[in-house]
Amino acid sequence: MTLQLLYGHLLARYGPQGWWPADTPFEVMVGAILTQNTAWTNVEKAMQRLKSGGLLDARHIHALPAASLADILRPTGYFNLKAVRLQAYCGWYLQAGGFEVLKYWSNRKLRATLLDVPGIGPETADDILLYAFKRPVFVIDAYTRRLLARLGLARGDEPYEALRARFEAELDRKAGLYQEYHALIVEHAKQVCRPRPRCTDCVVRRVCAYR
DNA sequence: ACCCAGGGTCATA
DNA sequence: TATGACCATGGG
Repeated sequence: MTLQLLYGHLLARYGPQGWWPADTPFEVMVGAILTQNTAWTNVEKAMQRLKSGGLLDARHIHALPAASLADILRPTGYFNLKAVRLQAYCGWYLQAGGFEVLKYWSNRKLRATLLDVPGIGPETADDILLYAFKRPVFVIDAYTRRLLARLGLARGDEPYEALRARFEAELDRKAGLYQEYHALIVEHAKQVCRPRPRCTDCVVRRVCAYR
């Protein structure tokens, strides 16, 4: 089993995922922060609150009183923390000049400055790089670690950068591929927990038996 | 009642 | 470098 074969099996089983579920790059960024250790259904609630208030843009979010923003973000959990993080992110985003300026930055510069924003760690930074800026950067999350470990492709406790480097070395450097692959891993983790038809292919069955 | 969810930070050793 | 505590709501 290689990373490329694993991708083929997941794609055959679940089909294209079309991630990230968002209308604009900025919405991807907001979602990436709000979904930290949080179920996506809860993120959708908060996102709808921001949209219905006409607040889903960097200026509004940045200018809002922190307590008001926290109240809007309540359904996502960690709402006080995420209010601070989201405002810090918007501060950086606005100061940099917004998406129309940032989209010309190099992968290296974008990633380094994203990681300097408080509350943005490696996974959130890579979510933003891959899904908002469409850069060929692979996102490593807990599901990826577990799946690789169960399939015997890795220990699972390797440093973030080690696993990211491995995906990026073994796969074609294509953002579209990375977008689908990460989405498929997440979808697989969700599906594998509940009853569903068995795979007929033995290798696929192996994939399906583990999360 | 318990567990986990599309993490990150900080203190401690 | 490597654990543990902390942040907190909602669904199973």
